[in-house]
Amino acid sequence: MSKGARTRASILQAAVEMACLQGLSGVSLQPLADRVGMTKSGLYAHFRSKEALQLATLESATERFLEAVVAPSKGAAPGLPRLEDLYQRWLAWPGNAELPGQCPFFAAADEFDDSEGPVRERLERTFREFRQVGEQLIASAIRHGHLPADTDPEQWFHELMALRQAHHWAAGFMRDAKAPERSRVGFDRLVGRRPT
Amino acid sequence: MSKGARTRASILQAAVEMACLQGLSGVSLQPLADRVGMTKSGLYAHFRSKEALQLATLESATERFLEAVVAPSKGAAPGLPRLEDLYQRWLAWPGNAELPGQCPFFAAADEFDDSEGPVRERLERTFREFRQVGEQLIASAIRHGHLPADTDPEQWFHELMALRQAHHWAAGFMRDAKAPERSRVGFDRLVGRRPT
DNA sequence: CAAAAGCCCGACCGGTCGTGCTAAAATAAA
DNA sequence: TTTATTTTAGCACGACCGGTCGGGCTTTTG
Repeated sequence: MSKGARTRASILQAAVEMACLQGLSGVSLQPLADRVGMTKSGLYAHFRSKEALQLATLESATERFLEAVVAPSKGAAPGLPRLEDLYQRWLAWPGNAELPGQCPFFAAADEFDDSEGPVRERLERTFREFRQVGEQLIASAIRHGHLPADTDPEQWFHELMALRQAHHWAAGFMRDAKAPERSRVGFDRLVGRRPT
Repeated sequence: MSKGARTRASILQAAVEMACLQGLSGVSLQPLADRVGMTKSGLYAHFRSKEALQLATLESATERFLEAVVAPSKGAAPGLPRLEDLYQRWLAWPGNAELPGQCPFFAAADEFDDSEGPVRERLERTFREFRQVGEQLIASAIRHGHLPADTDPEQWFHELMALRQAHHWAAGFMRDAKAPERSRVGFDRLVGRRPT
């Protein structure tokens, strides 16, 4: 790994951390440069524009998400167990990828919902690809008989997304200590388990 | 209504609109002044700081929310009908208050989840007060026998909030035309209605 | 109808933003 | 070791940010 590639990686590491803490728009050049110990112009040797940096940051965050959430869940048993495993890892993200703060994708979605351009498109693609992963797991759980046969995967995933977003809000903004409990009970309701 | 009060009202009108479109932090002084046809310093005759403006904007948005969502729902029959009425108006907000864009509270929650200070506290209070309203309606629906007796109002409201947030994301960022349908079906599942 | 009060403007401050340039230093290739 | 290339520092730009001040202007009041 050459010097340049190492520097680039350390820049992206810091950028993703900042995106988790302050949102994607909060990754401004001066603080980022300070954090990795260089100057703003040094960053421009690696990213020719702010937009290119944002795209690379999203890309890097997506890779880490796949590593920390999607990939490990393949170790669980097919069907509902794998789905629940994914959900648990998703809830614990980005903490379980050794990243601080909250999920950067949700924060970015709010910042870019009006704007147009490549960054928005990249982010939307990330969401759509993950939705596809989720819906396939749901379909698999149906085939295994773990969920009712008339379950609508799209609707089901929408409600799973709803629970994850409520967790983001409850744990992030409201600082509600009961957020994990709420998320767990919500999942149980979704799969039809009676409340305990 | 004096001149000053009219100007102040028109400023807040524009500020709330901008907050719906670009978030509370997106309400910067120059564009806001342009929008109401004044200069930045003119704004300072009414609000002595950016923070005071943000607080007043939040206050104004809260008033409009109470007028457009909470108050009219009291016309519906007590219990579940009233709860469902509130939910429907909540989904349609801020459109049914003649405001553009998306719910300003959700957007602001993402912007202020790290920060401290009066703005964050005011926003958190708004959420908590509305949660209380919601939980009381849920408790009323339980008493009317519209919901199971062992229903947990706090958990139930959390899941209602989850659906509303997913609607925010699906309709706002993902631009999914099926968002209203998803929200409706989600509510039906929450109240225990079989999918149609 | 005049005086007091409130309102609003234009100019301006220090600071930070993203974006460039040039030149020197560090690295890789010959 | 010399050459070629990449990587970084230093610096400056224009635009925008929130905020300030003094003086005109208009509305309200007595």
